[in-house]
Amino acid sequence: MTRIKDVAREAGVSVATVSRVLTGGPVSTGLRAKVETAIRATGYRPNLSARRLRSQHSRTIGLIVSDIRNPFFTAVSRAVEDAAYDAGMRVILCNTDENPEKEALYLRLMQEERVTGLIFAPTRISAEALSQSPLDFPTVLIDRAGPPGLHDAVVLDNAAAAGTLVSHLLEQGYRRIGGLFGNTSTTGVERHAGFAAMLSARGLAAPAQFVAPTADAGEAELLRWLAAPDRPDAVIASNGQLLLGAARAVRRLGLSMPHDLAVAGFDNETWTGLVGPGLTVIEQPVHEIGTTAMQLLFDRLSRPGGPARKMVLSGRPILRGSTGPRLRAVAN
Amino acid sequence: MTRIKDVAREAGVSVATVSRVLTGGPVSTGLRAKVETAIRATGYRPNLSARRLRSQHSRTIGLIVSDIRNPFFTAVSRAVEDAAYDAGMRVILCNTDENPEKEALYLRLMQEERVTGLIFAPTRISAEALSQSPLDFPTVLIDRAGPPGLHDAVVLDNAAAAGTLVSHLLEQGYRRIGGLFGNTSTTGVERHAGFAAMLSARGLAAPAQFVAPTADAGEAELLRWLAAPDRPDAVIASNGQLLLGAARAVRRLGLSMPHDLAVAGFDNETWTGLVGPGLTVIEQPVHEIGTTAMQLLFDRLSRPGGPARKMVLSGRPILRGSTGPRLRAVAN
DNA sequence: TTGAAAGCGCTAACAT
DNA sequence: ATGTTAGCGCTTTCAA
Repeated sequence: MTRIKDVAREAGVSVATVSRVLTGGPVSTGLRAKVETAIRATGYRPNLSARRLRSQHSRTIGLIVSDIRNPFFTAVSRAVEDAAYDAGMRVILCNTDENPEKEALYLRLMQEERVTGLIFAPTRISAEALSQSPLDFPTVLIDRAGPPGLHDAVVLDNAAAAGTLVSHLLEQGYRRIGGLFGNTSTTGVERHAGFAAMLSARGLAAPAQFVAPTADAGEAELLRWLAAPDRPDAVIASNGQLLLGAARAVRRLGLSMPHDLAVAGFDNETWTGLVGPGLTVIEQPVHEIGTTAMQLLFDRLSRPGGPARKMVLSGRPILRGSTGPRLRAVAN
Repeated sequence: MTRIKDVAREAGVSVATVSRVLTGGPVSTGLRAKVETAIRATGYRPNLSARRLRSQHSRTIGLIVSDIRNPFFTAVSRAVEDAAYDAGMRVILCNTDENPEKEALYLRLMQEERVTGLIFAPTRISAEALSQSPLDFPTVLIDRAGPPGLHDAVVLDNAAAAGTLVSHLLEQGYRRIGGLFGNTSTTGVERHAGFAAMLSARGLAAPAQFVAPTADAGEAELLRWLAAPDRPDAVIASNGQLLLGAARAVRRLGLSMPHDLAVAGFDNETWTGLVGPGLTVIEQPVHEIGTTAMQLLFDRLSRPGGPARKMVLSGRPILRGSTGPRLRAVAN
């Protein structure tokens, strides 16, 4: 593999001059042309490890999420990567599967890579641990809240979004509204809070179940619930996976939405518009979440001392047939 | 940031001994314990850039796909990343958007990162270019074929899979079977070949459209086609995006599957089982594709000289209601 | 504007 | 088993 020294010899200049051409330093037009010719002739490619070691910055962003296969994180990570590559930075992506041990492992990896900054969706457990041992690099939390005031963050207005869904269901005539919430992240907690607040403000019960944020868990829980005496006539699923589970339960029981059960949830995944009469959802601004996180990171890098900033983005309700008006039972 | 030298001083040993502890070299139990204590005391984390530079291997795998938001690539990349981290390697992920310029850019990046190996889903254009200028590292092509015999590859038996869908539709009584194929990759070409072969073997026409592999393009094309005189009574979509477009067209026109139009396609995405009577699809072994690609890469690294290997995996047909038996029109 | 030379943090070759 | 030291490829003083 050809090194900078080879290019220098080929061009008849010093390695310093080649380096200056590479990094956009001051070089006379004549030498610059010579060097560029030599680079092309030799097919030279700078060694990024050497460059990072010497320059003491990695130009690398860490991105830690629970599972890239969750379409929310897929979309966010794509936005993050685009923004990073545009800024001449790379991204290291890690999947924790909501497993605190993996989180710790990857956090260590981030140190070893000397990342410039980190974008992180922590579990509830590690969000707490974050206040104990501070990290060596600027960190932006996404999707989930951390210890107040410690980190920049970009989150959804979860309580408001959940409240919107509840109030829509109330307007449509539903009164027995149940909620399915994820039990590993703070988003589940916040969405539950908005859900419970809106219902209790109307003097209604707010039956809620906290389960693992997977389609299987959501499906199983809803199947159980629909067979129980306190069966709800509408249900809210607090994320895309739980909503998928709910949709599967509905299909398995052969129920029709919204007549047998009204369904609403979070995350406007491709399929939500195609299933049954269409599923009412809160669409998260996934792209903005990614780009905003990168922006907060860059801001933090240029002004390290400033106060922590928390960007709260709003979800957009997309009303579809799954929450159509409740038909009153008619006595025959 | 603490360096290996600091740990050595703290432990009262040489840097070489610390390095040996780090890399699992021969160290007496007593010194090892001292060093480990010192590492914990100082919070030392090795600098991976320095390590890579000195050891001359990056322990990094490049992964170049068109778009991580395509669930096929999402799943494959997750499998690749898990396998890589298990082997102590990192992954650099790049999205080309089927854009040859981005491909060239990221291929250069791979050189600069001195990746140990590359897993690559090339467009048709760059697949050809691959035979012109060989890469500096072992490369495994996935999903799409490259120049024969040059690279290891793991692909689906596309022609057979497409043939299976066609023959299923024929058995169900459909005769005017149209095909929607992606125009940027070799998979579209191969799936079309299997589609056309099966139909012409029965003496039937094989009307096909090659379009951009996006839901919008698929939807638009199918809407056009269904309004045309040569309207098909069954349609095959050659990937998940085109299938999504087809499902949207069906929904928009208010058609019922399979009565108004039978639909089959590729990629068993979550929603395909939930929409209408369920969509018949070819499920790709996404996880195996990722792990097999990594395996081919590791094999290649240990035996650099061997012949190129092509792993051809089979798709699994999942038959659902969208290809139910054709009802003959009944004269009233 | 250019070149010479030091050194980023680490591993590996060599010496003991 | 342990220490000493050269040097991976590059950027960045420092001098000219």
